[in-house]
Amino acid sequence: MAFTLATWNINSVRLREGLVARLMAEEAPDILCLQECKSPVDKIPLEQFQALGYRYMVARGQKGYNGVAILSKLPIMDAGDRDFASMGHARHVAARLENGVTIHNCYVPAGGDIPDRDQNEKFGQKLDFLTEMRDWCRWEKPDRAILVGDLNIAPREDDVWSHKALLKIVSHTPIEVDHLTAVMEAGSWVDVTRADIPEGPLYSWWSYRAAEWGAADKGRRLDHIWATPDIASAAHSSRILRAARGWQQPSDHAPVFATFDL
DNA sequence: ATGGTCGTGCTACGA
Repeated sequence: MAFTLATWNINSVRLREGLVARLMAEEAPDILCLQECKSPVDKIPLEQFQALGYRYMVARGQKGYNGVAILSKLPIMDAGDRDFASMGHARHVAARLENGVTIHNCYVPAGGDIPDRDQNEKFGQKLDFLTEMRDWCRWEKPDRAILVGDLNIAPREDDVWSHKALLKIVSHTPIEVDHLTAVMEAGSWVDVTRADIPEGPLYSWWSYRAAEWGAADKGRRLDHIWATPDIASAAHSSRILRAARGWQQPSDHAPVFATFDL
């Protein structure tokens, strides 16, 4: 059984219903994981997605903020959620495929502007969220699992447009990278995108504030696809649909894809 | 060049 999976921070699924439908029609991933839906679950426009073949949805939502959804052409079962850092935010949901593979869809807090937990409570919450993800991986010992989402950290030097310029910018500070690495090690997660495409820039996010996002290309790789070692070698054909960042009224994130032959 | 742009839902806040 082979399936293609995509992850995309959509920044309002209701405003960008048409862009989700375009991705479904043109790229047709079997499973599409969305973050920042910014919608209660019952107001996600599911009927249009179902008309495009996405019959199954597992989601968590809240009004105005956060929200994660897994839309699928293949049957999926709800496999629960976690409230890392106990903020009451809809930032994680899991679904299980009929072959036993579990998909975790995550939206890690952005963390505010100042990379210091004493001056910025949001930065502390981001680190705490990652620490609780790490502890959960330690106890859960995931297998046959995929973890995707907007992890809001660009871990490697070549995951940002300038390592030096961003060392003190939230999303690329060493303490964040250390916390993300601890999650990876606790779950033995493999960075599928980097296993597939080892070198060079693979940005998935460009700020709305920067003019000429494409020409300047001051991007970051914030969106990730990980898998446990037992299934990671089945992954291939990783790519980022950069063109979606240039669609009309776009999200500031581009979708990331991988295909698994299982 | 320490600005800049979005979305939500009410004029502030989070990203």
